[in-house]
Amino acid sequence: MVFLQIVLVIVIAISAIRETVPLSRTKEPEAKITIADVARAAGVSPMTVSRVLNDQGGASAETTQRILLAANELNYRPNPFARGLRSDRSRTIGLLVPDITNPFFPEVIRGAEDAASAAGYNLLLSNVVENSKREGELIEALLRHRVDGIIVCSARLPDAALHKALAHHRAAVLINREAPPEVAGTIVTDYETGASRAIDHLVERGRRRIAIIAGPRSSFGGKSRLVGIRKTLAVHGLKAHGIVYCDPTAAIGQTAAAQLLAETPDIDALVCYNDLNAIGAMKACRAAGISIPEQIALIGFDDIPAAELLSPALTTLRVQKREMGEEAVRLLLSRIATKNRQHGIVIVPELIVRETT
Amino acid sequence: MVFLQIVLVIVIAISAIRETVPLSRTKEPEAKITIADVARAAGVSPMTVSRVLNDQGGASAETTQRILLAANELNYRPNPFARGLRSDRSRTIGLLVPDITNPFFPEVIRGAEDAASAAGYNLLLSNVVENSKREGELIEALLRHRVDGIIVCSARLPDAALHKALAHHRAAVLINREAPPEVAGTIVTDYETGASRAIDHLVERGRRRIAIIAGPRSSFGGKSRLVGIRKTLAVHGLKAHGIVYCDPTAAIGQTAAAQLLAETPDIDALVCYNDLNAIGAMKACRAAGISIPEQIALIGFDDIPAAELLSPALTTLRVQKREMGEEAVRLLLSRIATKNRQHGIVIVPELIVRETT
DNA sequence: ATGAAAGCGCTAACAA
DNA sequence: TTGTTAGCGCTTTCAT
Repeated sequence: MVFLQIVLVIVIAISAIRETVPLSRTKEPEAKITIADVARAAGVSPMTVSRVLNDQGGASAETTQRILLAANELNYRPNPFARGLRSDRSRTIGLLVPDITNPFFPEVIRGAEDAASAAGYNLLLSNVVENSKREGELIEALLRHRVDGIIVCSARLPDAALHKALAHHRAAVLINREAPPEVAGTIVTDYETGASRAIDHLVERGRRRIAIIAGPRSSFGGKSRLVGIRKTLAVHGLKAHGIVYCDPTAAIGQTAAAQLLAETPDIDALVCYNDLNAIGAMKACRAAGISIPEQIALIGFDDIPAAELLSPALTTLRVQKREMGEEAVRLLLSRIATKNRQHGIVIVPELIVRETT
Repeated sequence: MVFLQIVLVIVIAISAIRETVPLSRTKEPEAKITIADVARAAGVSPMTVSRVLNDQGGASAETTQRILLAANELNYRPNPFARGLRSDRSRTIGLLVPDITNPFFPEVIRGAEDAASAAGYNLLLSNVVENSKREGELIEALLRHRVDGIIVCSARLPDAALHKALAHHRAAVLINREAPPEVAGTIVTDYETGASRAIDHLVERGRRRIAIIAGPRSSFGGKSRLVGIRKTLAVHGLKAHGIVYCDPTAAIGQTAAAQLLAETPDIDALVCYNDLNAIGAMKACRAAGISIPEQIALIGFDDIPAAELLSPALTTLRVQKREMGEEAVRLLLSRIATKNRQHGIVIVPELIVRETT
């Protein structure tokens, strides 16, 4: 705020007009149309209106028409509070992401939003800010809001705590985290296979001294990547040439890469937890006068939009972010409806070879 | 979906366990604690509990303690539907952004989220996808959800339509768009001054043949930038050396820049509507073998995180995105409460000189 | 400082 | 196919 005051010119116009009128509106039109008004206008009972508007059938084509017309004419908007109070359903889905500022998640959100609105649901977004304690609180907060179900991206909470937090919810889906079917449906990326492909690719390109920026220790996906990396390295008779854990941001990635470069200066390739880390690593290399890909090859995960805009453009393992969001919502809705107990969808990332390898 | 089926391995495990149990839970604990339960436990009437929980005063310190304790013990969660139904307030704010995929907006959202949750409000996010018709629909949709107020980022709707759509809402705040005080509070960036600074900077650097990627025609901010650009160009005895309108994305920016480069190959500077456009322009220049900043200087707007990660790092006009979100929420809440009729906050962007100029 | 009664707008359950 | 009755859980209003 201090900063604000320095940088900004703040113009505040306070007009004391109509000070006494609370919650005044420019116009206060269609006062409050209730289902009773519609019923009256259509000459039926409120119940019939309710049935028609929720298309539960059981109304003649003619009355249906009359009701729809009346509702439209009166510009009727069903009151979600009344509906929720009675039916105990909010038609709202909670979506938890670790950091909306990470370009990975807006894509997931977009997908989720599309699928949700197509099904007549709303999305209540919550941003964890990479803090596993807050994660639990936010899952709890969504409960207070009576969401019908919850989707959690990249949960960082330990299993026990996570399962307990989810247990109170009507339905849950986890993105990039495993869980037993009773606890949650899952949409997971097969990072192990992805990481394996990354290593194969690097070895194919002649790299042998491969170091790893491994992301957050608590990341489920980070662990899978490591498993894949180590296995595949072993297949080629190699070992990791250095490893460092860090937050999944560009700034922290830069620090991590600098550290790695200092500790093991002879590395010829760097596998990064995500593209953001890779971008940071790129900066660190540039700062150290190391050329990419000549001296060090670089590979990321996610394929965020920035990846192909960089120069050199970043080789990475693409994850279908939008589709993950869509599928998560579909899976959740199906779990809410208990139509079936679908459990999991596994997505294998695709290697996108660009200029950093 | 076809793509999904090709690229992904989809494993769906359907377990038919407990098929008959609808909406089953792992555990179904604290059934449904209502205010009456708390009242009973504390030995008071529901009304007193309500008053204490909404800290409306009028309860002895002792009873207050007893009630708070009981509520906590029982893990009481007020039912927002009942509350909303009675009070006609949702404690929810609608936030409309044109494109969550544009890195500008996640920052605004973060700010808004922080301010909202600090005030005990929730954010209902809606993504317009750069489509002014949908904008109107979404403003209407938020009305259905009984949000207490609405914040609209970069509205693209014409004045009349926008004002009409907002009129039904209890309170509204516009980000980067002007409106009369009765219609909405405003948080606007002074793009005119910002653009002026951009031109001064370029001229100072010896550039004379300046072209413009002007963003969407319907953008309010785009128009202000143009005013500032033209005025300042005139001050220096110059004129725009080419101009093209386009969507505010990197991909479209690239096309636009390519077009500009073809039409007026002798330009020595390019002012872009936003950083995304500038990133696209950078790609176009690279593709055309034009070096930045030697042959063409490049300047953007926003200072999205990617700007400084590019190489060359992008010179740009920084906007305080986070603060905009925070201030928007504060302004909105104050308008909801009718505490005062604050109107507008103007933010002047700051020139960040990096390597593209 | 506290409580009783009423009702917000809708839909579940039961008639007809 | 349609209607009646009741009540979801809270807060507003009015009383004490």
